[in-house]
Amino acid sequence: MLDIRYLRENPVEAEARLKSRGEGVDLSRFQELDTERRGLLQEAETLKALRNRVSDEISKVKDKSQVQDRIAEMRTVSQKVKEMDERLRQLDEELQSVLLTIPNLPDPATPLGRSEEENRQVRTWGAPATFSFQPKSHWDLGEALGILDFERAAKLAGARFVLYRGLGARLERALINFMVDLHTGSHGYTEVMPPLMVNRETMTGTGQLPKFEEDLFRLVDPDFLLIPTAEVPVTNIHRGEILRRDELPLCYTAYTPCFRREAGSYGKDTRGLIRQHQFNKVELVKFTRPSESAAELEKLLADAEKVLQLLQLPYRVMELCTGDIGFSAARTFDIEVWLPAQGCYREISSCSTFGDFQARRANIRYREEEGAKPEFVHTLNGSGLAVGRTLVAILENYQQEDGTIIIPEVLRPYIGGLEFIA
RNA sequence: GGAGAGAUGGCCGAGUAGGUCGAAGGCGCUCGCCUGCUAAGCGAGUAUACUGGGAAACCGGUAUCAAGGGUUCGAAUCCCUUUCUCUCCGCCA
Repeated sequence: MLDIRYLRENPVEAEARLKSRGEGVDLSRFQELDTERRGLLQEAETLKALRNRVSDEISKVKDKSQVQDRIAEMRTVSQKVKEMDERLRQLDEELQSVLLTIPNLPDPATPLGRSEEENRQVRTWGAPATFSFQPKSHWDLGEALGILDFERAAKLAGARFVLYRGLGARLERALINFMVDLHTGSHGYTEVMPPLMVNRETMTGTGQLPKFEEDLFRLVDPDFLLIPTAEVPVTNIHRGEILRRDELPLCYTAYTPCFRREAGSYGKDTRGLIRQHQFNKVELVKFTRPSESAAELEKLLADAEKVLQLLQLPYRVMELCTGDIGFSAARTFDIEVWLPAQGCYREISSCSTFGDFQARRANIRYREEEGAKPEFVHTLNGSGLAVGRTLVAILENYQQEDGTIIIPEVLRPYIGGLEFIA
């Protein structure tokens, strides 16, 4: 959510900055509602002040028969106040729903651009390996090795699900443990295991609701929503809290399954593990002081990159342009891993700063100094990494001509010392 | 799922025959005083949001005692609903 005062005072600038995202945002509705609300609010509050004053006077009179006319008068005032409050409630609600659907302002550092074509390559790491044979896709490799079973998963649930089996399941689990251990052991994050289903307030706090409900899985009876990423429950850990300055930055890592409807991506990535309704991810989340968030984003990105470096998987880092960053994000770096069978880089992590956008929605604050006014923190998060896609990268990059897979060295302690999957 | 108890400021904790309660008291914290260090002591201050005025310092108004609604001139206090917490019983990985 954007600062209502900023929108009120700088509507032209705000519209221009939002326009750089590609979708035009019309603030005229906001301005109408805001003006009406403030006018009515003043009227209502004046009446309330009168009522409070007169009620006070009434309380001081012992013989109430002397103030019957005043009581009657206040009865009318109260009735009027009630009507105004009802209208105010409506206005507030509408204003909120307008505000909640306005995306974040792109950070000034975010490059201008219309679509992903104009994303900026920041760096590459490692070189795509050359194969003396035609590299196979991970789904062919996985099925041949008996470690990925898409057909039976479809029987159990439907399309876009997978059944990991044997060393496939073991490898997935090894990757999860490797990543979480790295981030807690070497990068200073605190591990958390949050609920996988959450309520609507939580989904609103990080920006999934009200705009993107069609992307989410929902439970019918208690109205729970399945998390599309651990960002949601972990960022909401401190919703409504005032944090102490000396505990910032707060850094959390969480392994969770993620659930996504993937509505609107019907033709895309229909084969293999790339786009699933349920997938595993290790997430990194930070709460920082505003002045430190830019530096913390760099560190978070480096922490995610470290996973690929240790696994010796070639990748590149892309900075998303204004037309490609997500609804809540102000600035985003994607890490894309090299997939030889597809002959391209594919996203495996997305690291963003949200500025105070989520903090304002979720009301997460801190005090810069003892006794100072609370300010909003900045929130950041990134995948560290998407586990299924990491497994894809390992299968495809570490494959050998006979279809067996070499296990990256750093992973071997997590998989009983095994050197390859055959 | 059944029976009962509860939810007050950063924390603890008063306050239920409705008005003098944004809310006693304590702790914590901030500033000052005092004591040749430390501890103790003394004094003052210490919620948030919205909103009006002001360049600002600041001044005014409204709201907030889990959330929402009701009764009333007036609600932390009375009534209803919801959520959450705790205790006991049942069920259960």
